[in-house]
Amino acid sequence: MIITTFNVNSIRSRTDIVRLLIEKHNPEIIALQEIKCTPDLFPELIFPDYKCLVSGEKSYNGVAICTKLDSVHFENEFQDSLDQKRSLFVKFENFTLMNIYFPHGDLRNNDKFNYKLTFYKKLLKFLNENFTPDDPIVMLGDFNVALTDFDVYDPEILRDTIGTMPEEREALRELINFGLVDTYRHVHPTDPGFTWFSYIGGEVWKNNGMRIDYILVTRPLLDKIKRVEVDFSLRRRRTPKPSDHAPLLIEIDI
Amino acid sequence: MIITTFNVNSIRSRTDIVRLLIEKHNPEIIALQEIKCTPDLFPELIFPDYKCLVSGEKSYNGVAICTKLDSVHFENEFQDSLDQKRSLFVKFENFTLMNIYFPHGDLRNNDKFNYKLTFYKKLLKFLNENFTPDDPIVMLGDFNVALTDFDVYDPEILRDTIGTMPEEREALRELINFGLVDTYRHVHPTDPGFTWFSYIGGEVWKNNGMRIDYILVTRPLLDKIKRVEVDFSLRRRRTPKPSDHAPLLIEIDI
DNA sequence: GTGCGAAAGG
DNA sequence: CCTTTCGCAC
Repeated sequence: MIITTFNVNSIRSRTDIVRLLIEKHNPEIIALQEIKCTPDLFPELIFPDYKCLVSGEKSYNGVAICTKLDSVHFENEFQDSLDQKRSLFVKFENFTLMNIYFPHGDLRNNDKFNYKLTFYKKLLKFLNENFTPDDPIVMLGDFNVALTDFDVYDPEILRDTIGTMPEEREALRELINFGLVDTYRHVHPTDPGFTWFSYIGGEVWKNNGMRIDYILVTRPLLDKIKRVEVDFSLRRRRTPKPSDHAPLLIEIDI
Repeated sequence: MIITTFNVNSIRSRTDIVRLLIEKHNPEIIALQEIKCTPDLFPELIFPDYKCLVSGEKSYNGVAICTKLDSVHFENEFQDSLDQKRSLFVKFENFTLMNIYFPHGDLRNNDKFNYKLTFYKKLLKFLNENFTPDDPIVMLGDFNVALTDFDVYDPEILRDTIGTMPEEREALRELINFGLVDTYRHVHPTDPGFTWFSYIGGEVWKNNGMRIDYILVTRPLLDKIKRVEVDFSLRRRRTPKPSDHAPLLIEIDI
């Protein structure tokens, strides 16, 4: 089974690149972030073979899970505690999928920065109260944090910028310490695996990026992983218009 | 020689349809209205074989003349009396070309309505003071008036709407009475020859339009006309994105 | 319906 | 740089 996570930066302006993603990888599950629309405006037409679960608001945020698998049902408790549409948890037969768009944050001494850290804490609390590390969980999405200096193209240039600050990294580290494995880094200890490149200045052509999108799994799922990869080809192009994020894929036999 | 007039509704968002116009008719002169940009943003690249004279402002209005003919020079006196970029007069060797984007107007008891009528009067005054009906003049553009009830698809539905009001028609009639001939109607007394179709409701597919673009000439040029036609094919399509106006063409041996 | 542009978010 | 929304114009 192939699962992909992709921050689309508006699903309505990214229909062509998503069609390409489907055509190329034919994933069983597509988890999208930043769809930037309400469910009624979600372009289901581009997912003819999928069932789409959409949690979106106007203009900002919004997540969706499009899947070929049947008999799914929602977990809404965590999302219900939020004032923004940022998460969608689905229980499949053999595992729970958590699709999350973590807050962007901004810099320190800013309400948005505190909101981001609080978000991480709230999610960890929810995990501790409702799951154990022995449960089969796939948590993926845009975490808006580069875990270590190796996960950014230039730690000096990016020191103390959004996604690299110690407080943010600590928040992500604590979440992982619940009992999750960073699958891309697990499989690729030496490939940077950047998933985001600023639109400004053609950074993608110089591979000047950050690894801020992740697929995390609990240990029971670890030995089922066949492949984890970033599809740079869907970022490194001019047409169809790319998102600023590249899709991250996992092949896993659950 | 082929001369065309075309309200492009933004030249920057209409590069493909203009390229098609050139490819299809290869006109010696292209007169554009509503280019909606300043000269520095005018896409000269799509006119490799033409010299472009551009009179434009930001966002609104703006006219241009692109021509393969040499040794032209401007007449700016009329335009200089305006607060909006709506006209471009060029003296060619054997005739004067006047490219005009007349005000849209809006309904009665509106400043814009009065501005439109005043514009017509001012232009007529300028003509009387600087030209005679014996001078070779080609006046073309978007006049924003349908001269008679025959020039609209349904006079009842459109009674007292913009472009059909008696005051507007009288203003255009008086301008014509300077000594100009409505070439399309002269050549096609029984074809409606609509040049504008609302984007709303797919009116173009029902031929529900108005004839508000004209090529007028003084009598000395009348017997040189070979052909006058509206190219509906550049309006009646989905790609490249059409303007709401269709180009109007004249073949004339000046 | 379609265009522009300004402002906010990323 | 790129997206969304909004107001305005036609």
